[in-house]
Amino acid sequence: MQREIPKTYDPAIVEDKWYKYWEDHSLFHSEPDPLKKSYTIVIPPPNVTGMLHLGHILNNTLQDVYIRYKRMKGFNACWVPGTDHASIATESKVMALLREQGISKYDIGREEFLKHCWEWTHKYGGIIYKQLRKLGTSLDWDRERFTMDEHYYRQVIEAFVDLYNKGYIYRGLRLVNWCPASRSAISNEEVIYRTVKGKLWHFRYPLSDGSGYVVVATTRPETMLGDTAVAVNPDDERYTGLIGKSILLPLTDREIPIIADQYVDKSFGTGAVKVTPAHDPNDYQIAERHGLLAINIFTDHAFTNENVPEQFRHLDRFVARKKVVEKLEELGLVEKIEDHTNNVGYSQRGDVPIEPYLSEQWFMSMKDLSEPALKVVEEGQVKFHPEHWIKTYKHWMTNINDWCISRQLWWGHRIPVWYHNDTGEIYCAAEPPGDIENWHQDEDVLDTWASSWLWAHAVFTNEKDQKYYYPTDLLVTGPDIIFFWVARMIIAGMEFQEAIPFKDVYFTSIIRDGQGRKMSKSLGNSPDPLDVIANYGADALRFTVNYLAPLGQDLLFEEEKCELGRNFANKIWNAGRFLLMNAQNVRTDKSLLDEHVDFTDKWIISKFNDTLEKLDRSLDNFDVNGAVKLIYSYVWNDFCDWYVEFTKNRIYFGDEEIKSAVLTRALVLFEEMIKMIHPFMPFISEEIWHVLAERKEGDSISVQDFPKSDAEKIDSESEKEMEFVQNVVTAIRNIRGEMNIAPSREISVMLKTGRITEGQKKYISSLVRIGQLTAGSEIAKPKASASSVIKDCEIYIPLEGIIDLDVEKNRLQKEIQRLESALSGVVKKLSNENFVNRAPADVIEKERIKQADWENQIGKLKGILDELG
RNA sequence: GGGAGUUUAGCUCAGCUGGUUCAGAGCACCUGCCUUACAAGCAGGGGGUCAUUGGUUCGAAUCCAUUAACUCCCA
Repeated sequence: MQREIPKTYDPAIVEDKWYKYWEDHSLFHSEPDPLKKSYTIVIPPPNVTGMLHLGHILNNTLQDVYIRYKRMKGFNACWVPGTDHASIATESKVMALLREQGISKYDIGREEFLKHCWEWTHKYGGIIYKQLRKLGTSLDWDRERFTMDEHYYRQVIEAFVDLYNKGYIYRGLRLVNWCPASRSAISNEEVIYRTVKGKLWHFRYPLSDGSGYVVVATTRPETMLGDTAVAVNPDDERYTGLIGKSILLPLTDREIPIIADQYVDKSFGTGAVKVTPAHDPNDYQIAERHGLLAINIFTDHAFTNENVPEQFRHLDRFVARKKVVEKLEELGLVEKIEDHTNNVGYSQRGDVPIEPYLSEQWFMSMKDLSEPALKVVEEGQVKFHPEHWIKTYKHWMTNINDWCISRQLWWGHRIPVWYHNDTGEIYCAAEPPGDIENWHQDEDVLDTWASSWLWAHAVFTNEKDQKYYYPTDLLVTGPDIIFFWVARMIIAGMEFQEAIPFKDVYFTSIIRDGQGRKMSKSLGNSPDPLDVIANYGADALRFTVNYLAPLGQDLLFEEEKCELGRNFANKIWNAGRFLLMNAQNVRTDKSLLDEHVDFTDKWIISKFNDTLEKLDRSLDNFDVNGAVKLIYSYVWNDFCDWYVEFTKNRIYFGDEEIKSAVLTRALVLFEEMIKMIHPFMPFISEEIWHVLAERKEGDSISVQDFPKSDAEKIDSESEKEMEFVQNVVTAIRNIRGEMNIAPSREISVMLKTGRITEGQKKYISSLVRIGQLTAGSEIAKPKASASSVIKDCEIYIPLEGIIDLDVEKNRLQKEIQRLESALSGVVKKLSNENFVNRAPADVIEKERIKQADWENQIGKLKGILDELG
């Protein structure tokens, strides 16, 4: 306690030290313990080679708040870290790296390529874990998991085999969403729609019989090379005569029929549409109904293939488009070109327009699998916060489509299916067939989500752990992956564990920049969290993000906003600094805790217990934002602004005995407060906790008991006493401010009241620099004085010589006006017969009291004003 | 086209099941202060028809409906 305490808090010298200490002492490691209740969270696994961004900050801070809070509440808290292999993202990065060396993955083959993937993973794999440590996350590092770990891999494969055997997984030739950039199929959920300004081309398709032509409109001219029909609506009179006739498809030598199908929208374009079954999902369905051919005109990276006429071959689809239009223009077959806006599906990963593409893929039939998962959410076994996400979940689950789970990639869980070289027979098992030489394995890997959907249980690698920790308690994630991950994890939990994977799901805010724009690399509006931590400290960042994040709404973040958290940390620091500096050479013994207690002590204890009670409730309701605001307001407004100020009187002017008692109590209250803060600001609270007293090696605030709210300590009597003091002090300060009385100038104050105690007088005097304070019910107002009237008390400040009468009159008039407008509302209410007859008695009583109080105050103020002339 | 969300002070947002001096907080702004914890601070102050219109009610920022604007998701 002898050491110098710096004037400002410097997180940089504190944070790394304590993180190392926590790790060195394994403070966050959890083992099953039948005597304790578990509280478990599994981290949403970030991309193994990814970097921490602000979304992670919010997400992981929230998880850490809960895990630390529950740990201090006596739970066996277990937070499992891990990463996923991010099949497409990783593979495309490795491919890009190899491309720089002039190598393609097809040159070196699967095994060699996977070596590069592992190398990449090992090289960049640990980064995000280091970053999470910077944030102060209390993860159980002994439980690090990776979706490509041997144990995990095995579980993914076994899940596939199991579902295959149950008939949920099947293979088929389907039109799928194809990403030409990664040359792989992707699922519906990985397609994002963008509004794109394009063109609508109107082409003339000549009739075979030479009797004229039909005009079709299209947004994708190049696909005409794969047209196998022209379709019109059967009810469209313009075309009734043409149905059954045929078209000579321009640029090709093919003749295609004109068919009628209800799907065709009469009002779109000309009402006649070209049908390209192999490259449009709707056309594919038309083709199925009419038995049309599907001609695939593209390669797997969306270049035209052998199925188009020679002159159009081997062209990128957009080059082909240009050329097709040119040729048709030459032939005079372009009727017109209009501007047109439509929604184009893009590949989320590849960031190129997806190509509907006919190919052989593996699918998971979802209808039956999803039913139990829907039920547990509807019944509230799994709760969503905010609740309204249930609707979105329900909507998706009831309209669920089969899931395309195969990817034409190498980095991932290879599909455990072998085909017989001769017979083509399919063999699906976790282990390859015995006579492996006669078989070849499916080339594809599984969608990454088809591995991470097992996350909630597969991270527990033995039965004992799984039994103890599963179902987990809380999942914290962004609403953007509600379908990708949350829904599927519930499905997997119900299917493989016959139990829900987690009890509560907290959907976080989405972080945007100050102008509400999405964070993106290209805009450069996404600050690096590590820079923010370096500038403001992890605690400040954590606190700020929680302070700014309203549940269920976007969070508008700017780095400078972290000043809020930094200033708050500094405030805490200095409150501690004040107490410790004054406690030097003072006996602070816990036995003094209940000595010399006055109403200010009772008041702060009351406030603290009230805050704790509300805090528990907020956290139980997943209102972290509310919890943070409670803490802020208690620490700053109650503890620092009032309580610490009150202690000064007794510290500076009290005898040794009083001083000891006051500081002992203040320090204990401060320590309890620090514990309350700890889940939100782990570093500074740990640092202060160690400054407060000599601790045993290995001991930590993170494993202390969280302060418990005691309803008996909530004391309305002392709160009332306090309210009076605060009102008087504020009124006097107001006069000082408005009358421009220098703070250094001592003033006399007279309080006309019958209810003041000596204690209250003492504190009022010391808080507003009063030379002489007189109080009593018989006080008479001195002539030249500034005045204020509050409930039960008139305040006079004699200001002979310096009072500016106009300023004073103005002040009083303003106050009268304010009260009168408030009063008129009450009067109106009370003079309404319906109100008096129908409103509950206690409400009426309250209004009557208000009326009396205000009338009283107004009367007094008016009297004072009159006297001033 | 279907669904969800939002609209309260200059900005970002609280305001739970209608009635507590209900119209609030932080930031920004204005005024005065380097008062022996903190200028990353202290004290005081100005500023809002609670998006629109209508309804329910003794009473509406709060409940219902309507209109408008913005955001997101799904097809």
